[in-house]
Amino acid sequence: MLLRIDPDSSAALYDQIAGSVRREVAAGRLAAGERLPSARDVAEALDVNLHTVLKAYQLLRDEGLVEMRRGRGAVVSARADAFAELRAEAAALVARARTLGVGADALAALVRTAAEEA
Amino acid sequence: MLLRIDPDSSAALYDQIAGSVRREVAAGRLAAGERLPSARDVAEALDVNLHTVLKAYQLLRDEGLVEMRRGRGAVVSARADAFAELRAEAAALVARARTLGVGADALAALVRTAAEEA
DNA sequence: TAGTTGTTATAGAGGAACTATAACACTTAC
DNA sequence: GTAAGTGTTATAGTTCCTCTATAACAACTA
Repeated sequence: MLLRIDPDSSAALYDQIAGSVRREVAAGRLAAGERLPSARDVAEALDVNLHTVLKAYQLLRDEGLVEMRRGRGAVVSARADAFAELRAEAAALVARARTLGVGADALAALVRTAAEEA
Repeated sequence: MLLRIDPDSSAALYDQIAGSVRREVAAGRLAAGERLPSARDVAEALDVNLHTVLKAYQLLRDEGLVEMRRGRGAVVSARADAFAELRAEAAALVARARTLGVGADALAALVRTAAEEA
C-alpha cells in the first residue's frame, strides 16, 4: 500500500488520498477483502489530520469501493473487482484522447458530463 | 446554446457552466469555429456574476476547447471535433461502468487516476 | 468613433477544507 | 473481562476558494 500526496497540488488532500487508494485498487495491488491501513496510521504517515483521512475513506465508501465499520477498520468491497476491470478500458480511453490532443482534465470532465446525461 | 445551472448543486457554478458548454460541444450542437455567447450575456441570463462566467470560459480555454481574444469573444477551437468524437466512447465507458455497479463519481475519478498514471 | 469583448485589479461575504482536541461505541486479541 | 485499536461524532478555529460587486483597461468590430 503506497499512499502519496502532494501538498502543493490544487486538489484537496482528501481527494488525493482517495485517488491513491483508487490507483492501488485499479492496479490490482489492493484486492477485494483486503483491509486498508487505519485512518490514524495514514494520518501519521502523511502528516495529516485524522479527519482528512476519514473524509477520504468516507468518499470511497460513498462510491461503494470500501466498507467501514468501527472497531474493524476499512475493507475493500467486492465492487473493487469491477473497478479493476474498468481500469484497462479507462486507460484505453485516456490514450485515445491523448492522440486527439485532449488532455486529462478535459477528458475527465467529458466523462463526468456523459455520466450526468445518462 | 442552452446553458443551465443548478444553484442547489454542490458543484461550483463555474464548473456547471463549463460543463454545459462541454455538453453542447460533445453533442455536436456547438461546432468548431462557432462563437460562444458573451460572458456578460451569460452572466445576465443566468443571474450570475461576470467573473464566474469568465472563470468557466478560462477553464475551457485551459482545456483547449475554446480560444479567447478580447473584443472578439470566445470561439470554439478545432479541438472540439476531437471532443465530439470522444463522446460516444465516453458514453460507452459510462454504460459499462453502470452495469458493473460503478457510479459516475467513481468512474470520473478512475479516469482521472488513469490519466495521471500515463 | 462608438460599442462590444475579454483582461486585470481590488475588496468583501460566505462556505468548504484542514487542523486540533476530545469523547464515544463497537470489534478484536489477550 | 480487560485492553487496545477501530471508525464515529462533536466542537472550534484558521486558512483558502468561491462568488459577488465595482471599476477601469485594452483589443477588436461595425
